[in-house]
Amino acid sequence: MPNAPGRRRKHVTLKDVAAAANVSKATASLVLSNNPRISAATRQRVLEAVESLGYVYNQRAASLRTQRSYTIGLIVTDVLNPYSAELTSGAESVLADQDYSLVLATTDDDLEKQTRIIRTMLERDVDGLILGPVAGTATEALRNIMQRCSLVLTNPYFDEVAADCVGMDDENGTKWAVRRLIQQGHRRIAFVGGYATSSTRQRRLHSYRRTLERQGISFDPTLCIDCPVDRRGGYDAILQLLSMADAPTAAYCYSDVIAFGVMLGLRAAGLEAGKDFAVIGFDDVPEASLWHPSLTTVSADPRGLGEMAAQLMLRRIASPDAPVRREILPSHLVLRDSTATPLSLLSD
Amino acid sequence: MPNAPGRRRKHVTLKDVAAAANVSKATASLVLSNNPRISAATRQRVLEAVESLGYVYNQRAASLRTQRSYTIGLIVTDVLNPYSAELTSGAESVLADQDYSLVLATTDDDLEKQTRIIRTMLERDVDGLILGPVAGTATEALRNIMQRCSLVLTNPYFDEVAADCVGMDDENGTKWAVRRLIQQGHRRIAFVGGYATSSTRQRRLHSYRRTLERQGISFDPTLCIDCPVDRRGGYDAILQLLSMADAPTAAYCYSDVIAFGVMLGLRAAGLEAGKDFAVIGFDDVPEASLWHPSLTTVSADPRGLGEMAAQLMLRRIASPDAPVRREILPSHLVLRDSTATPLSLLSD
DNA sequence: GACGATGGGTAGACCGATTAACTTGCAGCG
DNA sequence: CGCTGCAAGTTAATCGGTCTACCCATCGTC
Repeated sequence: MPNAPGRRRKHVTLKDVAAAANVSKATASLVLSNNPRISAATRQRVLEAVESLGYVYNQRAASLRTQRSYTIGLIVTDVLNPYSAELTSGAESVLADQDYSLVLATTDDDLEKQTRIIRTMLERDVDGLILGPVAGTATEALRNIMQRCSLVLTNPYFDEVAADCVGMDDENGTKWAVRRLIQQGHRRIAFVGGYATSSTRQRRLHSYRRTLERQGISFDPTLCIDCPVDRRGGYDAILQLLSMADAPTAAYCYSDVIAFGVMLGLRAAGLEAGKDFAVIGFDDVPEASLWHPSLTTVSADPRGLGEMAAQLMLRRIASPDAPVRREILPSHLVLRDSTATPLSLLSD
Repeated sequence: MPNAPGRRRKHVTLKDVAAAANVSKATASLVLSNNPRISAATRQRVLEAVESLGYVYNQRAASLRTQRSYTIGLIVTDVLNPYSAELTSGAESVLADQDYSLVLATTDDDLEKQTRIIRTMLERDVDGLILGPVAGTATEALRNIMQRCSLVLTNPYFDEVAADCVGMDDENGTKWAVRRLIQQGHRRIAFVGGYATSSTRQRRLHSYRRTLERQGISFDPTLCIDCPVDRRGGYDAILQLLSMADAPTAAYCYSDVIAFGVMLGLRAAGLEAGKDFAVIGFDDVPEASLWHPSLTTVSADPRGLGEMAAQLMLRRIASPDAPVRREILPSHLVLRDSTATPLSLLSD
């Protein structure tokens, strides 16, 4: 059986290469790291040996010695969520450019699972961890990570921990969105979606509440629905809201995905977003502008956030003692058709 | 500076633990692997030392000896594509359950990038690689991978390579979709989307052509548009098609994402899918049923495909000499509203 | 009392690289 | 000539685990 499917062949190692090229292991190593101490002739011989033996560098073995694995862990809630997907994509592209590998894991917003994953990542000896901690994460756990590798949070609200972080401007984004709805005459404004435990959700919810109250509108908890961050979640939530005696006329959604679900639910209920009901999302994912009606949303560039997180990570690894950076990416409201019609013009 | 952000502390190693517990390194190692040779009393002492020193197991060091990294590489085209995202999610959940880590990388359908990534993965010494090879991938490259780790293809059409693989039933799925459109009276049926180089696209295109020709409809290459696999791609493509002198009345799309773009484009052109134009997608991603109108599509469960790929991988690793498996996941046509109206009833 | 078996533990080679420190040969130079 | 300096390599320790082979004490048994 010359080429059995999963057979793990004995590796060609640097020692083999060295032997074939008639040099020491050290010399072979120096050639591979482009060390100028080795003469062109020798270098040539070694490279030929590498080629003819089909040698593959073993980064894992090297990392044992160098204490650098060129591997970054990325922990997100759920890859299927476009926000996470965009973030992942951004981080991956920046890291891949610098020859770092990305180890991906998902928490499903579950603290216990997050704990397990962090442990695994540390055992895998990643150089750094990019993490959007689930609510309830102990600062102690984060400190513990920082003792072993670099840490970047994609959630800039763990003040007690001196870690780099990037985040959206949830407060202002929310404020502008809710204000807009109020200006259009809405008074019953729902807050839809997000996992109840999510700290990001809590922050937006808080800003939503404050904005309402500052405008003299009292906060009504029955208008705030938490749900999984997918279309189905938004769909179910809006149907529930519409069945209320005193149903809302507008919804500020935790994310665009939720908003899409809400708009689908509206349609199923015979309503149309932007005409009979106002909807605002958060994230400004690419389909927000393509959807029909196009979605008014808080633009927040999750891909840029992933890129920024990766860049902070690379910087941190390069200079471990640099001062902590907390980046809040600016957000702004993008007005589109899902809030086209002010309340005063809505058919009732 | 007691706790500087990126400081890489000296590790607590097994040797330290052993010293603290007054046993040898070997004994400590045996305790951690739950070897019954060690007495309860000693085990206890070691575990206490682990706890009190905050020891973290170093999988990387261990793997050097054991030749097992408990790491699987996953190479997809693009995480943002729901198909890839679903596949990734499925694979991740199965692998995480078995304490394998997932190293993720994207090719953007670029052969040269794929080559680089494969190299990096092999250097990282993954136990296995799950790969949907881009078109033009040399079988030699795949064989080379198989000499170093287990390989599972998410694209079952490399017959010359004896690798495990999973795939959708592109042929039959396409056949049913196209037949359906023909039955409804359509004669000008477009084939929309996918990267021109994609082998999956080529396969579907081929089946599309055969199905047409078997029904006596001649193949028209001007109706076949390739484009990036995102909504924008489908959007632009349909607008181009609609501007033709002899425009199509139906579109069979490379994927649901493309189909969504097509439907958005139709709407922008004042048409509605399922009423003025028939649209069929491929994948049956969750939002296909939520979209308005809901999308007729070839159901293909990309998440299940990811799970299956991971399972094949685990099996291969467990028994390297097991016979090769090629799984074709059945696909079937899910009829929904985007093809509700037969051509005979379409307004013209 | 000799022998084997067995339970509990240890020494040290090993995995595949990196790298500090050392060697050797040769050129330059006052 | 003797010394320095440099170029080109080599030796061997090291990273943090695993694992084979071995040791030693104790106990049962004929």
